[in-house]
Amino acid sequence: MTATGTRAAEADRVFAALANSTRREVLRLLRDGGPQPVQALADHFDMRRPSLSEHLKVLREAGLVSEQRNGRQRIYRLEAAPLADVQDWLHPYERFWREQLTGLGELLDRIPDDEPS
Amino acid sequence: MTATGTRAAEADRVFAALANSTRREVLRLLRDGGPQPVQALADHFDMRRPSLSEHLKVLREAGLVSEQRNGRQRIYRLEAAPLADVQDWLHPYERFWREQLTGLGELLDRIPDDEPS
DNA sequence: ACTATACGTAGGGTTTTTCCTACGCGTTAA
DNA sequence: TTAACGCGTAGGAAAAACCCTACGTATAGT
Repeated sequence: MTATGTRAAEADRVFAALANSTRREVLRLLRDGGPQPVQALADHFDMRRPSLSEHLKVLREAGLVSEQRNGRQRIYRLEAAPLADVQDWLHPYERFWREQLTGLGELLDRIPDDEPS
Repeated sequence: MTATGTRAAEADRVFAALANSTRREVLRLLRDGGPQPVQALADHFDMRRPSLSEHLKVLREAGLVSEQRNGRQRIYRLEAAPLADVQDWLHPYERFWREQLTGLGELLDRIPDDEPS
């Protein structure tokens, strides 16, 4: 946990930040293109630059990007630590999608309490 | 992809569904307690039952739960396939948090274009 | 047939999200 | 110093999220 809020509120912010295709695309651009100033990112979107600035703010407050000032530019950089937290959160569910992919889950779930004959 | 919308819209729905602690707790209850009717889930929350029903609707539309009618009950079951998609989405970012945990990322990022001497 | 139970939906209020235009602030260039 | 550039913020409109209290529908029990 960083500074602000509870653990659940942090997860809220990270998932909410990811729940928007523009913001996911920003993360991809930073991942594939490295740290970039705002205008370079904005060029990829059909959206006014101030709106993208607000998306960057959401990503910043989720800890998914950081900014570094360079003259009059602000270089944004991917910060992947919250994504590692997402993967940790996913982990206890992993056996479920493996079961369901093999069709084993449905079988087990249809036998609620008693043993198979 | 299921039936409705684009791939990005699907990801929107999944991440948005996860961006709420009540809904994440529902998933945990289904994971740890197995398939359950609505009232059994509702007992864990300080919230009216109709509100929880709406949360279940959000989870259903994200494909994260399914319902199976049993008399006048509706048994909700965890559907983990969308979570597998989330893990797939995370995968290209994995090297970033590994780099950043070792402090290697910062070093590399400070050398923008030219080769190291 | 009547009542109770289990659940969803309708409608409404409040807050948040997401876009916009206008503007302010700091930095670089002329 | 004046102008242009890069970026954030303020304020506002439209839509969505999230909670509530009614209410409707279907099944189960008496």
